[in-house]
Amino acid sequence: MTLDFSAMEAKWRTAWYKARINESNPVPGKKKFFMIFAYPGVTGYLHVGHMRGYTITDAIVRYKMMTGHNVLFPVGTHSTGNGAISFARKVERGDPATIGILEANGCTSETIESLANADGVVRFFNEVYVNDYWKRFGFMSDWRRFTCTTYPDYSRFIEWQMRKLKAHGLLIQKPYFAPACLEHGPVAIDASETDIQKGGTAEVLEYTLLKFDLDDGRNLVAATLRPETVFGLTNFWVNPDVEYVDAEVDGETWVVSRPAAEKLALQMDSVKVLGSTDGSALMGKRCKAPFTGKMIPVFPSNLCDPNIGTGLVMSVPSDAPVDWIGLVELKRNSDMRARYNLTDEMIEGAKPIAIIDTPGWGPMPAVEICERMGISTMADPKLDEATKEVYKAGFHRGVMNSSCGEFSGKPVEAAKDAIRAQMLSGSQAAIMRDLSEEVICRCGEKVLVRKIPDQWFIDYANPGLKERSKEHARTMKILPKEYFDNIQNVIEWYRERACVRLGNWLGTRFPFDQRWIIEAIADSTLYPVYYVLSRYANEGIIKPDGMTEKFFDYVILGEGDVTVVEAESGVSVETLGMMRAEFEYWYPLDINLGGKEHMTVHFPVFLMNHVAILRPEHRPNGIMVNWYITSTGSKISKSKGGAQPIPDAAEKFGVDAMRLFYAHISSLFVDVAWDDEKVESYSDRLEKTWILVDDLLRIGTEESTGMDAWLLARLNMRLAKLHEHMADYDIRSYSNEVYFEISQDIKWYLRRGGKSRSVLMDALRTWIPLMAPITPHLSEELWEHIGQKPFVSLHRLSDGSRNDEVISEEAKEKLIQNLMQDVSEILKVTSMSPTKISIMVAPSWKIEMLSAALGQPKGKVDVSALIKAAMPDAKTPEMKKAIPAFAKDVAQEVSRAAEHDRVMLSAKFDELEVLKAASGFLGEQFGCAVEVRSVDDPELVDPKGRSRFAKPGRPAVYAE
RNA sequence: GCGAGGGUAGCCAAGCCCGGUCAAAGGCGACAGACUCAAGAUCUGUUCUCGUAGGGGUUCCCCGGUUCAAAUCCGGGCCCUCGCACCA
Repeated sequence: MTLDFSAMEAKWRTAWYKARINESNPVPGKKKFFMIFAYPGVTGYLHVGHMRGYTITDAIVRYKMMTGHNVLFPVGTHSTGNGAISFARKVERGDPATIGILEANGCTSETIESLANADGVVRFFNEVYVNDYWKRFGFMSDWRRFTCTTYPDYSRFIEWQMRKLKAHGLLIQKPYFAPACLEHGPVAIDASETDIQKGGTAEVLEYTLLKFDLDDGRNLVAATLRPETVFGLTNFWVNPDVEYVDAEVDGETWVVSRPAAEKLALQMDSVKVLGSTDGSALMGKRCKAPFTGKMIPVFPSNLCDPNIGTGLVMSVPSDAPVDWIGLVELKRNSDMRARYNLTDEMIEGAKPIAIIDTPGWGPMPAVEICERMGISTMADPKLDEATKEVYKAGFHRGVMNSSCGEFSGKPVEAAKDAIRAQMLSGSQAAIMRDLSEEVICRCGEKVLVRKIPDQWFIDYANPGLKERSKEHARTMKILPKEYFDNIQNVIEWYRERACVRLGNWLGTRFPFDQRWIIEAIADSTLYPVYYVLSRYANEGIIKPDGMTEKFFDYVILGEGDVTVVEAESGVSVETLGMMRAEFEYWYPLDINLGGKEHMTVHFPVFLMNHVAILRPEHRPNGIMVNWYITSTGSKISKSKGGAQPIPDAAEKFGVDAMRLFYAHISSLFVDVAWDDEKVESYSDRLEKTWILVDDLLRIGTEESTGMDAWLLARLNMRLAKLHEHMADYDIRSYSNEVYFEISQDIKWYLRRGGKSRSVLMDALRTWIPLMAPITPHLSEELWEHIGQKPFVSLHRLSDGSRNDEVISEEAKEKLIQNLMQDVSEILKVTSMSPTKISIMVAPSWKIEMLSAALGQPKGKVDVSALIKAAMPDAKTPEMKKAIPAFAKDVAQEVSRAAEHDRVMLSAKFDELEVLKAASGFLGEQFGCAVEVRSVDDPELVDPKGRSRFAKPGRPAVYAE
């Protein structure tokens, strides 16, 4: 039989939403549970990997719903930034990859046309996410509350948030250096290259500019990342073929390349180009080094790139392979020397000077590595590698040597900062920021680092805010626990964060300066609050215009005069009171679940914004992080459009199979590869489950057996365990019990001869609802199939227990299972086909001794007391010998036993009776006669003396 | 570089926080058997290694340490992921 999962899913999701069991309204006095997943950015189709976190959220929410909670699980999307804009642009210019993805997802040409503008993209994908993904997966989400960060009402909320941050003194302004396109303002540089055409791996480097005095009053300005090597200077490099400019900077005249002057103009207040200087005209001149005052000559080098740094370079041949080889080449090149009147003496004077002691290296690492790698020309491609190696070793492990004055003996890393600071304060140096590689904006213009003098920041460096946030984090349920620990550090390291930007972005205008748009993190961290209110805006009960500062103050903070708010907002006092009560009812948020990429940005800011703005009792209760579903090692990339469209996967595998895959494939806290076969096997598992349930409906009779109590006890135990797992939101262990362990229990029950219809029905009524959090559609279908009324989703799960009776029932079957294992082992090893198996239950004195040992204090078993107690009953010399040996044995076993073992060992039941009752079953299993007797039984036949092995819980066996 | 996480049997993956229930859950795969005309599905068993009696040996990346006892704790090493802030 093949189940039509697709039809089953459609049937139930339609029924749920029609009955509106997904909608959440406050029920005063009823426990609430409020959970969200971090909403996705609207940047295109999502892929099957994204559904992992969403599904886990739904499973937890459904579980909570079935354990007596009123749940709130709202969803939304994040459209701020330029994801939608760049998507629209790609559509507009007919980018084949983008169009291909859209077509593969079944878009018509009209639809594609509508995606050529950002609003269309947002509208379209909002529909896709809600309908094709979340509803398709049967989420118990209250769709009335859907919101999107570019909705006008949402914007009002964000404006309010910024006002509150300002009121708390957490908005500050200071200069900022951002990569920017001259045309489009600041751009994001990241590997996915959403803002840019080229250069996604570029970094902003901070060069130190060192000023070298020429005798005519001008400064040659070299850019370096290693200012501490100033002690090893031997000469200066200038490209003789480049035209440099004289630029006026703060009353000084700097010689730099033309591109450098342009860059500086973006970063410093007054940079004016006065004239130009030919590189060749500088050859052979001498200049005075900063800090050391040493006079050094200018030599020619074609390696000075006018586009890197200032286009001028200081030469430290001891530690820079390029500088060393430059000198070597210059020495060889007599033409060049003649052209610029450079004497041999001058070149000789530029001998490398040792300045850094690096373990494992000689005094001149640059010279050393060039020899070792056989580098002798500038054209050698190995030069790059040599530079990296020397720099890495010198910078991280080196120590400034005795020729470095007051810095002698300092580690290079520390010396660098100290020297730089001194030179900056003595205005012998300046700072210039530049990108490590060329970055080109989407528009084709070059991206440069630009000073923004009045950038707004949220002051996450604020010590009080940090302290309160860290303190609160310690009280939260944060999973995995590694992150619970680490979030402390993340908050500690947090600096101020730029919160608005200029340029063409989607987002909310900054209320204090309309030129700015609030950036994408700042508007997506306090938003769980807004889900409480979004419904009122969506239903038109309040208009965006009515959502004033006072409105939010009243509803969220409980501040202000409600009649004033009524007048401002156009909402009646009564409705305002409802909103306020609703906020108080749902808040705080119980769990925010998001992918691991949020650990260093979203979650800490989410927490800090709550702490900064809301009252202490409304701070969030929990954070959960999920790792990724990957595709054969690499992330299933969103930008590649997803390996397979989610609706296609849902059709192919079934939603429930996918849900079970996400839940069971591994811990939430590791990456897992998407694997079609695995998903299919979960689909098989669901079919098997269906078949088993269906069979159970047929096979029951009125007859009850000794197994009935066992199955019910077992289920009770499982229930108790399941709830324990869910206390830690351990969905994986939960699904393992439900889909694998419980079905094993039921099969064992049947195998052992259990057949009671009423017990089986009881079992099904317990089991099927347990599936509802993970595979809700199948669960509903089965529930209906066994004749129950919908919805199982609203059924209350029972609690389960592990009382003595449960334990003793479990122990009885464990005895039989262990015995079967022993017998199998014996038969396997001896490869015999027995005609009869004798089971010999431990003699009563052993049983008494065990219970005496268990009665003694834990970890302190008194062996001699055990022996003394047993000796009076010893009738034979064999027994006299056996008593001390067994006593030692028991003492050891009992004192080593973990809690679980002790409980099982202590279980009270009559082994002989249990085994006698099972002898028929055992005989069937092994295909021979099975005789069960106590060792105490005078009629016991024991030709090989096996009975001495009998222990409580482990009878002796003799096969013949 | 800074920070975080990880390396477990053929594969995936639990266990590690809180040492003894661990030759190590569960799944997948493989093998054998049952059912069946047969295949598939299903069920049962086996799946480090040796063993004609329920036992022994060697394992949880490597080296060392703590302990009566280590996959689990501590130190060192090798290798792999991931995050690093205006992409959310």
